[in-house]
Amino acid sequence: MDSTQFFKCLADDTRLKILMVIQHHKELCVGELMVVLDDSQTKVSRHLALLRQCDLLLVRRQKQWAYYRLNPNLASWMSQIIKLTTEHHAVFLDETVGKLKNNFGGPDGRKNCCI
Amino acid sequence: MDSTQFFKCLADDTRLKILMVIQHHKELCVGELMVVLDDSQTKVSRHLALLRQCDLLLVRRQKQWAYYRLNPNLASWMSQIIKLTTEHHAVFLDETVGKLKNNFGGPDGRKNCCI
DNA sequence: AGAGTATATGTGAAATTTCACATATAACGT
DNA sequence: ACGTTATATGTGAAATTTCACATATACTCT
Repeated sequence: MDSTQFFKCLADDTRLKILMVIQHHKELCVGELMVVLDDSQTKVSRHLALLRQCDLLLVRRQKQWAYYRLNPNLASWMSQIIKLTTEHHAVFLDETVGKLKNNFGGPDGRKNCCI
Repeated sequence: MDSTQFFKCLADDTRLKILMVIQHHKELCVGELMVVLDDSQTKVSRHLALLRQCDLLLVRRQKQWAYYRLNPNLASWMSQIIKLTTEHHAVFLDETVGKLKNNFGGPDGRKNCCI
């Protein structure tokens, strides 16, 4: 992937949030991303597919869920940029912790996908 | 400017090169950028206008020339990203030195704009 | 004043991106 | 087997971006 392509991946609100949230939480499934971003399944899946095709994300499928994580073999300057950007959005990312807890973490632990 | 807007600025081949070349050479005028990028005046000017409107670049007009430089007051994470990206493209940037010399630096010093 | 050079911008066509709706696939629980 | 849940993708419309051509502005030189 060339540099321009890389920045095109970051140049969309949904995709940028996806990358930052995944960088922050390590690994998330589509349902969690929908909640965190407050977006439709179709929209989230579509952008995930693009990030996967560009090798920024990897999927791990388990049961009926698809767990996305950053590709650990990303060029180092690219991961540095994702890291820098994520650090700059600490406030947004802190909010996502609450959203995940409210929707997936009942008193008896997570009620859905992400174990 | 929001983060997505910032990345949109970098998500175009011409604009990304403009930013890297200016980061490398500190300050360049439109004619020099046309030579380095091998692109039309219209195209270069158009992208420069966009980068100016987004506050990534500042212009200094002197005589008939317009000298562009990075905005020194850019958010630090943004300048870090531009710097990182520029460093990653060292080969491309080294080539630009020769292009500038061939076109603007005769034996009697620079023959055109940039003094 | 008139010709030439450097840069900026109006405008519409072409290319690209984004989105929503419908549908497909796969795994699950009963 | 059937209904439900989680995720993916085909498709066309709408929005956005990019570009080229023409033109405008400003400055220089003679």
